[in-house]
Formats: sequence, structure tokens, C-alpha cells
Amino acid sequence: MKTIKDIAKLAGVSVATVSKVINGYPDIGAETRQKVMEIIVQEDYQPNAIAKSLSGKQSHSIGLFINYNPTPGLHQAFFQGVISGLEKTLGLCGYDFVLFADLRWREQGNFLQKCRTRQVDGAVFMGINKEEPGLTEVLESDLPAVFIDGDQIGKRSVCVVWNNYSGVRQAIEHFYNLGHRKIGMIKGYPNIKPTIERTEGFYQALRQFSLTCLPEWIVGDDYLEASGYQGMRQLLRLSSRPTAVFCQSDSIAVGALKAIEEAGLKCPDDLSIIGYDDLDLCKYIKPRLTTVRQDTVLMGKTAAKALIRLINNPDSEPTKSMVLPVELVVRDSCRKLYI
Amino acid sequence: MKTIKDIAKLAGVSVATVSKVINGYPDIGAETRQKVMEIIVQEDYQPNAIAKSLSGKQSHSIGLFINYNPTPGLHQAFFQGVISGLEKTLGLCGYDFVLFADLRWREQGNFLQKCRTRQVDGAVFMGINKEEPGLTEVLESDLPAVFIDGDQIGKRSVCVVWNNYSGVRQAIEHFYNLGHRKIGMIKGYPNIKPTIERTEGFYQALRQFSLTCLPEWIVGDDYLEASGYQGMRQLLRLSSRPTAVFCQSDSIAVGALKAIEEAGLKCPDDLSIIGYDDLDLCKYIKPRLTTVRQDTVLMGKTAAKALIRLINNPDSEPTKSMVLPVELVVRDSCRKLYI
DNA sequence: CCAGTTTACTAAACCGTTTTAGTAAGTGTT
DNA sequence: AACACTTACTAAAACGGTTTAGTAAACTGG
Repeated sequence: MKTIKDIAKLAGVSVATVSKVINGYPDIGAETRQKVMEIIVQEDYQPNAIAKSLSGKQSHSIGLFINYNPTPGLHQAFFQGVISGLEKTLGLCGYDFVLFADLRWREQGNFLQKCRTRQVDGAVFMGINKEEPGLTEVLESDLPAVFIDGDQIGKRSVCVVWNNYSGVRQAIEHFYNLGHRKIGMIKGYPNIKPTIERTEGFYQALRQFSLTCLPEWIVGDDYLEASGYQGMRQLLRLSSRPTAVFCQSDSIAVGALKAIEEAGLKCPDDLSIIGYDDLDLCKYIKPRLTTVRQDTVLMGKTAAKALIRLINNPDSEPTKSMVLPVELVVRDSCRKLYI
Repeated sequence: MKTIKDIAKLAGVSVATVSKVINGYPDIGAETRQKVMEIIVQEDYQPNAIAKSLSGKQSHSIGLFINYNPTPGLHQAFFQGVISGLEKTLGLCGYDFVLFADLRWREQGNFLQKCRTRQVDGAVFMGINKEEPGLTEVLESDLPAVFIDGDQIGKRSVCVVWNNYSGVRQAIEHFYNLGHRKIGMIKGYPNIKPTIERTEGFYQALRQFSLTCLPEWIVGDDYLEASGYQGMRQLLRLSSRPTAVFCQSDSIAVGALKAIEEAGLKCPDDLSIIGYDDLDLCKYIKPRLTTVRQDTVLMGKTAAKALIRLINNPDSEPTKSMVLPVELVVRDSCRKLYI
């Protein structure tokens, strides 16, 4: 591997001069600059990023903490899209990622330590629980950080979230426009952000459309298929049942569809269903599932931009939270109701 | 951030002594060691990985090149599982990953440069095409590398692949045991490894079971749903058609199922289908799809182990290629044929 | 023509480690 | 008591860059 010394020797100048040429310092003569550049190109020289990090302050790398077994409510395909979005935007700016795998951070939650030790310029957290120990240190530090779909706010950290309220409202509005007035809901795992917000959003939307809803129309306590199945069975047993059911995840909706079929009923003829997440399978099951899509790539790109802003403006007050729009994808699981 | 100097000062020894304590050198007295360790714990000191990399040879990081738009034949969920497997095994050994996002490697294909510049101890390539420029440099270098589902072989590099032959054989055997003797195939995108091997495996398996197959029973030229749909329509138009069709991907199978249904036929009653990949949706479509599962997490773990071996035994002859078993997952898309 | 300024460069310190070579004190041998 | 050996430590160079302070040479103005 060629070093800056080799280049300096070949160009007949000092290493300082080479460094200045590379970093665009003004106090270098035109011919010298020219000469050095030629050698750099000719030798295919690239500065050692490690040495650069140690010497300078910037490492041009971003720490990535991913919990692949997150709190329920995050689906599988989630990470892929976000990473891809992060990569596109941060890659353009010359950043690489340090994906922290070393298990020590999981056991001890020493996120900040890991970041310092690898000297990353910023960090992205995905699927990291709010209560995770070690997170406060990050929030109190001056490390630029962004939390994906989180609600942490710190000195130099922001979070990027989806607008759950809007997602639910669009779903309810769709039901409403189709003539549905009796709307139920199968909820996900309690006490976590998506559940809380989607539930709250549900009530808000009902109010907006002046609808009421019987307490027994709200069931469910997990994001999994099984919970959707159980929830729908409960609903079907009711004497006065809703004509449309909003499911807080697609998995729930899949379970619900199973229960509907098992009861000898048909979706959307007997019951309209909307899911949440827009998993791949929504297009393939029958009926094709109407659902709320969250743009994961956009999430990644937005997070990246926020992070770059935090890194480049060390003393600006950070925007605390960025809310992304979501979109209802209409397919075949809802029918028009003629009242 | 605490440095080794701080610790040395606090302990009243030289930095060399602290370094030796940390790295377990023998020429340190028991009391000194004890004292230094106490201070390290008390101060929660962790050595700077960057400085360590620059000084020593090992950086305890692994380069990761991921092409999210790979040649057709790799499905979405693929990467997630492999990364998770890599993470588990390499994380245990104290490695972190450097995920190369900086677009310069894509445009110029300078994989090796990127690795040298970040001083990674090894590299993993996923979805990287065999013809990619810059790959030869890697293969000729002494950089430990492993190619996921590839067929590159280099000085210090191995590849980890799935046994396509076995996968197809299991599928055909399943058909055979159910009584099928007329078996067709819908192929994927031509001239890439999975297609070549699955096609070859198909003929091998037919020979093994002494079956013959009309040329017009082999159709298809892409891994996508649309291709499966078209392929199946072709097959259904034949006067003498197969009773079972092996699809080289699940997407193909989904398209095929659509064509079957559209023709007023039913799977598995009129036609048995087997897919390949075990996508999530196989469990949710109707009929639930019998398919070949490739264990992505196992792939990641195996790759990790191979890489660690390459790193730790710099002069051992590397095993050139590691073949992983695959497994037929039997669901509802094949029927027993009474002859 | 000389003091002051500008230009274009370099030497050397520094970043936080590891590692080699060196050394002083203690131990054992004769 | 003189010698070699061992033990337990340290100074300093090295890794490959950046950056500060300094310095000759060239240029400027009065």
C-alpha cells in the first residue's frame, strides 16, 4: 500500500505539501499542485482512512446499531429499505458505515463507548428500545445521532418517525367513504409507540367523522398473525359486529382473514379489512390487502439528511423530530357499502 | 474520552506498561497488573480502536460489500438473514463490520482499495457479479474474502454456496414419490449460476428417477412473477402437458398459480407446483406453496467461520468452496397421483 | 535599497496505540 | 565479590496521516 511518504518522495516535496494538495489548502503553488496531483493519479494513491481518522477529527463513517429482534411492531423488510436509503444518501457524501456487531454493545449497552472507540462521526439507531440502558449517555453526549421510528430526543439527536395518525386517518376515511359506519380495530402489542399512536389516531379519526364505536369492537394485544386470528374470532362472536375492521399490522390482518374464512364468511363481501405495513405478501394473498404503506427508503434518506445536518452544523439547534407521510394502498379487501 | 496516557498517569506507570497489561504480556508484575486493571475498570477505559488499527495490524473489522440490486435470482429477504448470521458469529469474536456505502466503490469497483483504506481484516461480498471490474485484484491479493453464493476463487478467498442440485433433486423426488412422472420446469434468468445449476440439477434428477421430459415442458426466462405467469400459460396450452411443474423461484410459482387459476384449473388438484426460496408469502398464499428453503442465517454463520479461519491461518490452503444443504418444505401445492 | 509583506514551502508535533530495544534492580552461581 | 541471568519496567520509534509554527525567497512600496 502506497503512503503519503511515497508520494512525497516521488514528487520531491514534503509530506505536508502532499497533504495540503489533497485537502485543497491555498498555500500551494500551481505547478507543485499539478505535479503532486499527477503522481497521486499515476500511483493510484488513496489516503489511509484509519490514519486520517486518528489524526483529524472526522472519520467519515457512521455508526449503525441495529436490533434485529426489536419490540414487536417492526416488520422484517423494514431494515433493508432503511439501510438502502441511508446508504444512498450518506454514500453520496463519502460516508461508510460501521455496523456494530460486537456483542459487547448489546450486553452492556455501551453505545457511546463503541462510537468513540471507532470514532464515528454520527450514529443511527434502529429497533433500539427507549429503555435500553446506555441510551441516556448518547442523548446527553454531543454525538450526532438519529433514531429511526423512535421517540428519543437528546442534545444532538433527532428522531425520524412515520405519521401514524395520518395513516390511521386515511384508513378510516377510506372505510367512511365506502359507507362504513361501524368500524372495529385489532390492536398490536400494548404500550409501544406504534400501538399507542395508531390507537389514539383511530379514536381521533372516529371523532373527525362523527362515528362511535362499541368498546367490544376493539380487541387484540399483539402484532402477530395468531393475535389477529383470535381477535377476529372474538369480533365474529359479537351479536352486533362492525362492518369494517382496521388491523394495526398486516400480520394481524392475515390472521383476521383466516378467521373470517374459517367462519364461512368472505372478505370483503361480509367484512372489510385494512392492514398496516404493506408487506410483500399483501399483493399475493386473496383478497389482495388494502393497507398503509410506510416508505422505508424515504425514511433512510431522511434520517441520513438529518444526520448530515447535525454533523455539519455542530452548534445549530437540531430539529427534534421529523414526521414522514404514509400512504394508503387500496387493493381488494374493502367493499362499498350501500346504506 | 480517556486515553492510555490518562490511565498510565493515574496508575503511576508508563503507557507501555498499560498496553502490556491490556494485551496480556508476561513481563508485568502481579501488583502492577492488579493496580492498572483496577484503574482501567474504575475509569471505564476502552482503547481507541482506530489507534489500535493504525498501530497494530488487525482492525477487528470486516468489510461488507452489498449490492442491493443484484443479478436476478436473489430474493429480497436474502441479505437480512445472511447479515444476521454474519453478525452473530463475527460479533462473538469481537468484530464489527464496515459497510461500504461510499459510492466510489461501485463506480470504480475498487474493492481492494476500500479495504486497504479502512484496514479491514477481511471482506464479505454479497450480490456482487462475477464480472464486476476490480474483483480480480481482490482475488489475487492476500485479503481474506468470502463470496456469498458466488463462484469466485482466489488466493485467500472462498465462496459459500447452496446445493442447488440437492434442492432440485428433493423437489423432483417429492413429485416422484407422489406418483408424478410427467414433470415440467419454469426456468429463471438464463446464464447465471442458480439457473444453470437448477436446470442441470433438474436433468440429473430426471435421469436418476429414469424419467423423460418433453422439450416443450421447459419454459421461462426470468425469476419474476410475470415470467411464471407466461410460462404456465404456455404449458397449459400444450396438448400433452406435465402433471407437475418445478419453478426455479417462488415468484415464478406465484405467477404460475395465477395462470392456473385463470385457466379455470386448480392447484394442486389439476397441477402440482413446487417453488424455490421459501419466501414469507409461501405460507400465506393459497394453496400454501411447497418450496425449497435456503437457510440464510446458516449461510451467514458459515461464511463468518470461513472468514475467521482465513484470517487466523494466514498460510493454510483455503477450502475453496463450501456447499450448504437446502431443505424441501412440504406444504399444500402438490397432490398425490394415483396411477 | 531596505523594511515589510506575501507566497510557497517544510519541520516537527500530534492523534492513541503497539512493540522493540534498552536498563536498572534483584537473584543465583562460583 | 564479580559475573551472568532473570524480572519488571520504560523510552522511543512506528503506524499514516493533519496541522501549526516557522522560514527562506520573492515581491512590494516609499
